[in-house]
Amino acid sequence: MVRTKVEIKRIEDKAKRHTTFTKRRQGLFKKTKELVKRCDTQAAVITFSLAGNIFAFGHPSVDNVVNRYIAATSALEHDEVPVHEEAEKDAVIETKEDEERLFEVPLKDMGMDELEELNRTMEEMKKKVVDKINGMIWSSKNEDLGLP
Amino acid sequence: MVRTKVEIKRIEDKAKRHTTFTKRRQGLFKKTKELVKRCDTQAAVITFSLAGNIFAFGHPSVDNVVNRYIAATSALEHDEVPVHEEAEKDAVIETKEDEERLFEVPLKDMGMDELEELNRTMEEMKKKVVDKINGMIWSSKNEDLGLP
DNA sequence: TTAACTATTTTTAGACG
DNA sequence: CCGTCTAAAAATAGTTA
Repeated sequence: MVRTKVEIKRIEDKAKRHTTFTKRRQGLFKKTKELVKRCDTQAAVITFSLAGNIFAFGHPSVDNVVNRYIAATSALEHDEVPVHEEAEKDAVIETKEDEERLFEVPLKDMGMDELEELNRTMEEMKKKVVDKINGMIWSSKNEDLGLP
Repeated sequence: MVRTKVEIKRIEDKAKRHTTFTKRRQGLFKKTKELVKRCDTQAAVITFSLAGNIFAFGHPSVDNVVNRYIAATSALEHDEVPVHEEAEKDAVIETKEDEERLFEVPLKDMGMDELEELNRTMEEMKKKVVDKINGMIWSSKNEDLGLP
């Protein structure tokens, strides 16, 4: 039982940390589902276990939300980008309410199927490059890939 | 006060829905921060207001987590992809614990700077396509872009 | 609109099997 | 590694300012 208020800081014990990770991850997914249902919105949560494995939830899908995020942030680039920082230097990006977003790009005369094929092709290319870059970035951080 | 148990279903009243969205979004961000701190992990949450504005939080950053997600899921593609479905047909992707991930791709002889330039170029291309596709997908759902 | 307040529900740390 | 239990902490729906 939670007898005392728990301090929000790193849990040093690895087993306990993993247990808490599992419980809180489930809680986070549940909260996300509730947000989606009650507010009729889209949302995604992505996190990684200590071993580096992916846990992700999204509605309608993780990829859908991620793509929409990428599209929206890139669309904001040619205008001002309102970024509200929150405590702890972690990134909190918010666009102002009632602000118009602009989706003015070339490619206007392409059909949906053409666009999707082009997108698929570039996805493949891009993944390979991102893989490689991430491999480089993360290769120095894989001390605890081998769990007990 | 919460006098009765609330049903987790769509809130029909627009103002109430938005209020709940704001409150629950804050709660979700807080939970995510606690997960990050207590479990020493990385996580990101992305969601959208009714007006279509982005609210995202991530540690170390949203983009970092998103890129890692993209890299990991694409890396899994050439192997079996363990996808655990959860209730409600929404996507929950989990990699098995203690499973090795493979980052074997061509491009091996490219340097970091070459890769980054290539990535930048493709980012730009891809964004334009994703923009367009999303514009098409979401253009039919923008009834409530004009808020009071 | 946005911010307190607070009665209740919900989450969760730790224990146990 | 599950799941279950429980007391205390935390989140939150509805209200009021």
